[in-house]
Amino acid sequence: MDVKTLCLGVLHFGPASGYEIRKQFEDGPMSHIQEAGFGSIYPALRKLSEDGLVKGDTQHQASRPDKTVYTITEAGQLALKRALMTPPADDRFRSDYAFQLLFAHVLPTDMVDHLIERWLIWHRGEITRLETCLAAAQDGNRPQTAGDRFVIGLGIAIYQAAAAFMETHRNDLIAEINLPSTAAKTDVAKMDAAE
Amino acid sequence: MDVKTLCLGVLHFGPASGYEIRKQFEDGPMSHIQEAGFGSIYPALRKLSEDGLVKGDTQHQASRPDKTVYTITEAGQLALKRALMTPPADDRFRSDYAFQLLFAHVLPTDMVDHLIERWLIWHRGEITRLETCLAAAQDGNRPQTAGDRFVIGLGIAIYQAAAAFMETHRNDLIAEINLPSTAAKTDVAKMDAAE
DNA sequence: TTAGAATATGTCGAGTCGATATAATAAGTA
DNA sequence: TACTTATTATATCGACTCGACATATTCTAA
Repeated sequence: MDVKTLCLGVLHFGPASGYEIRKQFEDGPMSHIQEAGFGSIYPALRKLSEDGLVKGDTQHQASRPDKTVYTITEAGQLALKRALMTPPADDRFRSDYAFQLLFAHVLPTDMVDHLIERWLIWHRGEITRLETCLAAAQDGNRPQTAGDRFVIGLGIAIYQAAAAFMETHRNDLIAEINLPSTAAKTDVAKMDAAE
Repeated sequence: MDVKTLCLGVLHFGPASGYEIRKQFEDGPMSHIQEAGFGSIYPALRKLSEDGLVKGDTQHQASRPDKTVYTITEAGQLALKRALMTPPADDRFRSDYAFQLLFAHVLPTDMVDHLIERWLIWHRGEITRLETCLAAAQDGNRPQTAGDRFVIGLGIAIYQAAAAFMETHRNDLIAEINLPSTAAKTDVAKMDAAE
């Protein structure tokens, strides 16, 4: 799913400027499943405009910078629908927290504990953010759809499961890296032998 | 977390060729949290080699293409540790399935149902894959660490929660998009639709 | 009043992804 | 046996994406 399609998706619900589209990806109901920055959005809008899938209208505002409000065209709606019909790519999850924890046996114990703590805090923040989003029933000019409720609900369920796992297993991990048993013993023995 | 650091992370557990590193990201215990393709790995290894963080050794094999096996150096271990100490970026989740479902009210009902079905199948596949990974206790030359168990267990918990949510809410979504009038989620509308 | 957040658009380099090329052999199938 | 696909192995290339920075104005709060 490229940024052009994502922009069409946002514009499906109503006209918006590049800046407003960006905000949608930061705060809106799709913020936890897709992302795009300015560096992708503005070129995408230019290309969409060239292809006649959106129509830009520059508005001069008093006491605000000029803004170009984009509206999706008939051809754009068709292109969006075509994109929505194609089989989606597999989900992709990227976590630097998880990557760092793979090396918990190498890191200081208090750093591992602190890492999990911050990860938990981030998860709790996301949960409250999504709960607010779900309770809003309306986001700006965009009314909440059945899909919104499903996807936001799914996000909350996932984050809650992740937080629950961390809360119940963080002490197990800390204990494991502190008591060098079975698997860890061999590594220690090798290091001792090397000395 | 750039690909150079990810490669150092793989090589921390033992020497490997670019091809073998790629396989780690496809099948190994970090496949569900980080990814990298050939187009990123080979340039990364070249740069790491130039910087003295890894050492490449070209091996001529009978009845197989030559391969260059990379080994992490002392400087590389230090660079990895430094990267593991820096505060991690926030998790990033990308789902085209979820994006498409945001537009469930626009798509044919059977397509939405089919979409959720395929998404569920993918989740169940990931769960069995991770469970196999967890039961393996050893992946090639790499012994399973406490961090591995934590991260794989977390992945399983997340996928199970996602699958459970879909199973219990898929019919709600289908029912909601079949109700024709947007504002009428009342009992009257339900009775009218049933008749 | 002075700093900073918000509104608004854009550029640029570094990095990443996916497809493709090449090339040998092993394994499975008609 | 002949054909096809998969596996091992490395590499390039264009298109795309990301994050940081540049620019400028106004509203808000310490």
